[in-house]
Amino acid sequence: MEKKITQTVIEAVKALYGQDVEEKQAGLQKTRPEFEGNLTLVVFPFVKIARKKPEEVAEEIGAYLVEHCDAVSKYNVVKGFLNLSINDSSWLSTLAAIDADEHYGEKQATEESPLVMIEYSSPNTNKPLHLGHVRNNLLGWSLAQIMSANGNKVVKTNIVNDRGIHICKSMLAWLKYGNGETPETSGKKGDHLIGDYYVAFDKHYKAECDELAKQYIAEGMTEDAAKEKAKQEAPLIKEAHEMLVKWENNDPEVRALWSKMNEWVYAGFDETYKALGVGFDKIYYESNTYLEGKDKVEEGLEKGFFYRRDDNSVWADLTKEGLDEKLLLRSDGTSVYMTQDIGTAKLRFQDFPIDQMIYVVGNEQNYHFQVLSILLDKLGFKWGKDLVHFSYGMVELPNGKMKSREGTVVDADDLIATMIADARQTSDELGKYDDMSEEEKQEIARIVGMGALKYFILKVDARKNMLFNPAESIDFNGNTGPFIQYTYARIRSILRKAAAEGLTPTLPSAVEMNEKEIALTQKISEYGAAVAQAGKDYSPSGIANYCYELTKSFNQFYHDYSILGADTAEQKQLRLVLAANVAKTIKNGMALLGIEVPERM
RNA sequence: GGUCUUGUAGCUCAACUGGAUAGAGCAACAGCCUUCUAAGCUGUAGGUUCUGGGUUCGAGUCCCAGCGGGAUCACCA
Repeated sequence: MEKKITQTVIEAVKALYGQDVEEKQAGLQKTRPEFEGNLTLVVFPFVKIARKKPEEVAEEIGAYLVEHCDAVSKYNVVKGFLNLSINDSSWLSTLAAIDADEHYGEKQATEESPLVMIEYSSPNTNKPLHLGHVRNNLLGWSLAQIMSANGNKVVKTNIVNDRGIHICKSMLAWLKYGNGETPETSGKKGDHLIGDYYVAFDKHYKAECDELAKQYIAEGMTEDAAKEKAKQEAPLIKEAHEMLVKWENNDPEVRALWSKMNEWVYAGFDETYKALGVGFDKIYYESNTYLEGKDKVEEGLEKGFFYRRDDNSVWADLTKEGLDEKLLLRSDGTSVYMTQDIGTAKLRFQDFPIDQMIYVVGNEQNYHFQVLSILLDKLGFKWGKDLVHFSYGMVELPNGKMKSREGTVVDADDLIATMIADARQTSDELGKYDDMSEEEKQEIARIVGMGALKYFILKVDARKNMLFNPAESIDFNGNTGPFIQYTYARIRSILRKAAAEGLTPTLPSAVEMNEKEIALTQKISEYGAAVAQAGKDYSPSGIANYCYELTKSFNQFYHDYSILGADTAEQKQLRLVLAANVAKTIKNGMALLGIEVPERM
């Protein structure tokens, strides 16, 4: 409908002033509630063409639209704003179109659709997931749903950082202080168990450093130099490095231990992923990929993109692009982070015909991805130039950043458990579902608790740092996930009652609509635009805000008008259809955020 | 210091990409459960959108300068 009006506007300008205008300039926006009308055209872009006052232009276009466009019943002009009123039958057919489509406003992928790969999560295997990872995982999953709803084929991927010095630290500590403890014998989740040994390593290592530093100072070194040397010379860190060398040389014992401990961690991660409701189509492990990429670098070297220094290290000179020089291979020939990312890119492209690549990685790596994009482009990856670094801000605590060393991390599993327990407590206090079984109650608490957590994180613009206050925790009132879920549950309840009366929501062929009914129809119809915009901006927060607005509109409607107690049968049917489609849209929108909705709560 | 990013109510966040009088939720105060679920609804109060210029019919949004947060500039990942 909106498109048709826009077309007619373009026609009108052509007919009245003899000029072609672009669709963008003839775009409509929603009329502000304080003015009469549903859609508004801003006519300022046309006044130059018309050589007339804005009011006159608006009048002329308005008159043209009423005459040539069935949907427009009347208009009014305020300064340069042309407010259009849409007639009931057009709204009714809009609603009919929405009602007919289970996934109104979303696009299905076809054979020809571009393939988008989204990398997210990418954990290290030496410690459990924390709140920062939660933000990453929720954003990544939601982004995948949004890209998919915009008609893309989506492959969700995860690159697990399963090798390196940090793993060796945990392994070493486990050997030294562990007494053969396993997840089974300790009752700990595997990732937490390994994380504890990582912390244990750090504790002992620090103690060694302090002792050594004292010794060096006694021998006459300055404090800074002593500390620096102690860090290098501590027996524990040396042992860890030896272990890493053994790992790289495929030492069977080290490899066996490594596999065993990683398995524990993966089992732990899987639980957390499951609780978060996220998953992957393809998981890559750095232990398999970290040697890849070297030949790509060699290839670039041959083609003259890169150069070799006297010490045998390989570099890319990006000063022409306004960046620095970047190391790609160390002088001993081993690869660095950048080389590995080139390698994974190569493997991924072998596995999938990628058209677009999205990396969900924190904003501290902005520079890295700027460089990666240029390098991949030079090396001939067609999607390299336009790769998207979906960069998100840090989660901060009231007294600063999360620091694992200072013990100020918010653990993901703890947080999830707390949210669910809080949801449970709230609903027990409200006493709404005393008739339910324990399992049902717990399931609702899970949906609501997770909904609160997810919405809280996803409603914020991803680029921005966000604040999380553990003491105040997460609200269940106001602009929250539970508020939206609650509205959904109430609508479902109404629809159940209607069904019990033998009513199936069916749209009447003609009915008079009041202002609020029109507003609600309009709000629902905006879902498609919200999805499209979110796809363009890579913006889960856009969907979250839309869901909130829709919910708020419905709640006001719910408060002002009775649905089951409507005056006429037609009106009742209209409102039931409206309610059903609000519920549907909430459900679909929340699904794009990875948030479930309960039938009751 | 260079580059990137951010600055909106006491607090946490919006504002459909340049449109009309900048909106919500917390917190505060005043109301609404005999009526489809009160995790709700209504009202009051709260703003020089960091500062100063510029671009134009119009700027929280774009450009320039400054000030304040954050990130990054490793033969770490």
